[in-house]
Amino acid sequence: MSEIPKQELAKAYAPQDVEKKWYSNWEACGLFYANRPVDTPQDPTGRRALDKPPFVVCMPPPNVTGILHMGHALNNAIQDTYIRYHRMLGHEALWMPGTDHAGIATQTKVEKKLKEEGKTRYDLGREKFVEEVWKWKNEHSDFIETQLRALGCGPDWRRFTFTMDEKYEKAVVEAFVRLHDKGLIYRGKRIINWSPLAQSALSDEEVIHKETKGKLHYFRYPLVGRKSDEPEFIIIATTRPETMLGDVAVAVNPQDERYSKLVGRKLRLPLMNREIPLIADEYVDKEFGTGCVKITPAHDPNDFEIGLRHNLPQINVMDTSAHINENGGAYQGLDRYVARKKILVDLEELGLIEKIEDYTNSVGYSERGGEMVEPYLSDQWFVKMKPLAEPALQVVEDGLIHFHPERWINTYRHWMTNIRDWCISRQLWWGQRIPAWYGENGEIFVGRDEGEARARANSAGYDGELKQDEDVVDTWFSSWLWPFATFGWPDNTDDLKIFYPGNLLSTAPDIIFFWVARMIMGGIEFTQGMENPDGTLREKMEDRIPFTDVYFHNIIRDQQGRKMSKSLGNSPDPIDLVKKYGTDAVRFTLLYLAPLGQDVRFGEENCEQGRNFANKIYNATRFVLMKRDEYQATHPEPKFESEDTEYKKILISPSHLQGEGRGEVPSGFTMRPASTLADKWILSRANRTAREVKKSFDAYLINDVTKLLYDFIWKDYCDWYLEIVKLQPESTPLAVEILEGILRMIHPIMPFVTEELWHGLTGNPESVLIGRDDYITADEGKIDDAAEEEFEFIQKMIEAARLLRSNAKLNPSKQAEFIIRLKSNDDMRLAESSRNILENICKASSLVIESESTTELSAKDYSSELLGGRGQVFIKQEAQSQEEATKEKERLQKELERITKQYQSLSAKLSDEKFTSRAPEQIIVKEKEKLESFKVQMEKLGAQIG
RNA sequence: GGGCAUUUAGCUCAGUUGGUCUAGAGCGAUCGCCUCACACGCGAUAGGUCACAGGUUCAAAUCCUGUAAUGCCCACCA
Repeated sequence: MSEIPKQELAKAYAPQDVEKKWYSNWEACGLFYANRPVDTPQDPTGRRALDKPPFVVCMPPPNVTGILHMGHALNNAIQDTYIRYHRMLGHEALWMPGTDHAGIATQTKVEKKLKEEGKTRYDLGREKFVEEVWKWKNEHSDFIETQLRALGCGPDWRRFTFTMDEKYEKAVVEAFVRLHDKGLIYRGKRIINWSPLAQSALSDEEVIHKETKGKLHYFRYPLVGRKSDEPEFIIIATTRPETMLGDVAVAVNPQDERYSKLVGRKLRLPLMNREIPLIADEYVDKEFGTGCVKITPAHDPNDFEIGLRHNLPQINVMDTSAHINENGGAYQGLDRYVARKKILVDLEELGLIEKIEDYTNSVGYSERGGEMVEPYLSDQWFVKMKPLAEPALQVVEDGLIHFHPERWINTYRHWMTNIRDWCISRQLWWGQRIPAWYGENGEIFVGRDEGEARARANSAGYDGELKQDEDVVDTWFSSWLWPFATFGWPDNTDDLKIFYPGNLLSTAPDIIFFWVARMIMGGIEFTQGMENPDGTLREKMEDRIPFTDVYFHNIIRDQQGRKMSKSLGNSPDPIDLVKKYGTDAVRFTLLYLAPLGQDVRFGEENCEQGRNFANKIYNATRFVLMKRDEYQATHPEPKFESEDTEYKKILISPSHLQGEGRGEVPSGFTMRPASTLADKWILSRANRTAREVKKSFDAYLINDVTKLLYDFIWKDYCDWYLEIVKLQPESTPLAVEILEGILRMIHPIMPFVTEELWHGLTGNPESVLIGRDDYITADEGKIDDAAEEEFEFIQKMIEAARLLRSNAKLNPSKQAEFIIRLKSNDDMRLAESSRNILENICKASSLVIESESTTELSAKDYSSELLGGRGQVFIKQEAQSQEEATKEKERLQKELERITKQYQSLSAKLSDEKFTSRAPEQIIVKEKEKLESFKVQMEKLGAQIG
């Protein structure tokens, strides 16, 4: 595009075509590519890549077969904004994209599909099944990418990584072997969380505890060899009756006198007719239930511990699908809940049920499948977490990694100091297979491949058959390698040298344990000894951490405050919103609504604000282009007072960036010398905004950024400055320049509309991109408090005049006579200097600016509005009806009451000796001024009311 | 049971280290305008004892304590 044909510009911004055009252009220009300096010594704008520090964001890889929801839209908008922002700051910005194979989630989906065909994964066998999953994955994986593009996201697509890629799998195996060789991975028989649905172990983090209504059952276990003075039964309480089949003891507290004499005796386990001992263990709470606990080591983690202490057998009574197994006697083959019912019936018949009470307790459910998790005894692989957690906590405590908001450090610290070993084996087929091989007698050999395992076996003196572990690793065991495995770890690649450690990780706080904490541990552990860019080896923590800043964004809820979820169907598809409102609108809205770490209630209509804002910017540009044409028509060879060559380039020579070294281009709002007060004011506001925006960006307060820009662009620039430009054509060049800066400032947030308009404004060819331009840096010298204050007083006069017009029910086009009376000569001079603006914006047929000391104006002829204590604006009234006059009087009366009240409380404060003696001087002076101003206002109002 | 948050206009939320806070914005409501960039707009108006109770201070929406409500996270009480 050479130039937007202004006349044909539609009245409203239509995003669709613009988005399509620019996204493909960005890709064609390689905008998203992050390169090593050696590969491209210069970037397309001529900047020396060698000088550019990297800025790296690793995208939390979405589930490969998933669909992006609003949370993803927000998260990716945040990341894309920061990537674009840093690219404009002159960084080599690298956004690492990819998807996660999501073991359980994906496998479950494919199994569900098979089920519809009446098949199970076992019908296919492992190899065929995994093939099916790959097929499914390939059919669905484009979807995420399409969605990200629709959101305007620009990661470096060349680097797209899938966690099951070959190179990535190599990293997973390497990590496993290294940790194992270091003694940090072990295999053990433990009680783990078993998901009967997935037929797999789960980590503690994958279990969600929910308060669940259930029953507490009291059973009678007969005492064997009972003497006459002894009770017939010991009564135990349980919430899970079916586990009694695996009971191996009953425990009481050693201090409990009720039972102390009986400890060591035998009880008869009903239904199973097994004798089990009564033991004493500190764990038992005397107060709870009957003070007697049945012990089932194979089905409860506490019982497991007790079992170890007392050397009890472990009887597993369930199979992997939570059906009773051969150890369950007559109940074999029954589902756990069916067995529960039957056991209750049978015990009832035997008269062994004491009572059943309603009971609510915390029960674990599978995060994915939603079914009740079964504590289950099995052989699994674990990672020893304590040694990994300690340094990972330290780097956060030491401030090498910053959390935003900071308070998440509490949660992090709590988890890291109470960390438990991580169960990483999953009985799934979809995932990276555990690199362990078993000998015929259960010997274990871990190796990077079968060859290495064989070699290790041989050197251990074993040369029999080797069989690889059937299990795969937890998906998160691959995810925690993401920040470096994507760069080719364990190899010492150039990418890894240059782009690690990264900078920003943005995520919802719900995966702080799953992912964030483990990435920090993984980074510290696995990049030790890798090469730094300067060839030294990574030993210092700051060279090993995966990122420096973690941004915990808010969770998006629906308008009832519920978490958005697929099952509730309350999450709008971000793509639908994009289609309806435009990408920029959705991005802006999400960021505008996203207070750091605070949940946000989101309704689709919120996007209207973003759409309207995009439209506002679009129309402001349309207007400025029009004004520029007008200006150029009357100034064919504009001569500017200073050496503002840059401005000329914008105005006259459209492609001002072509062939220029970037260093010469000033990036603040500095080029135009301001002539009028309004010019000084807008320059000051623009630079102040630029300063605050940068501050907020860098502090990861992104919704502050959006608010600053929204207010500045809409209120200051459009509502005020452009209105003034209509009256001061000589300000047109500055208006153009400010607008150009505005587009650059908001570009990271609203990339499409700004790119389109920037090209219209500058006439740059399509290959010259705003996203490669410099970000606006504030020129502090242009921040002018005095000018801002003066202009604000002009605004106040205008607002007062508007109010008077509105009260007088004047048609906006109708002119009126105004008198402005001011107390100080300075203010009079100020008003006089802005006479043109005042007259025109107020639509004054005449405007008198005079001193207050002039004779009173009759309230009959004029109504007025106060300017604080600095003066008064009068409007000449048409003949007022009685009704109007009364209304006006009421309004003034109300105002008088309000000010009187404030006057009274303030004067009480000022006459209070405690205040005057202790408050700092400047506050007292200020308050006295305020009081004086109230007094003046009261007098004026009194006079007006009559 | 422990921890972390939240409670400000009808709704959704801002309000940095206590004093320009005489508490703001967007939406909604009301009134007036198709003013030659924008009706996805312009101008104006109404609406708040800043959850409650104490305390610190010359001064509290802001700091402290307690209470209540709501949300989230963690925790093996059968």
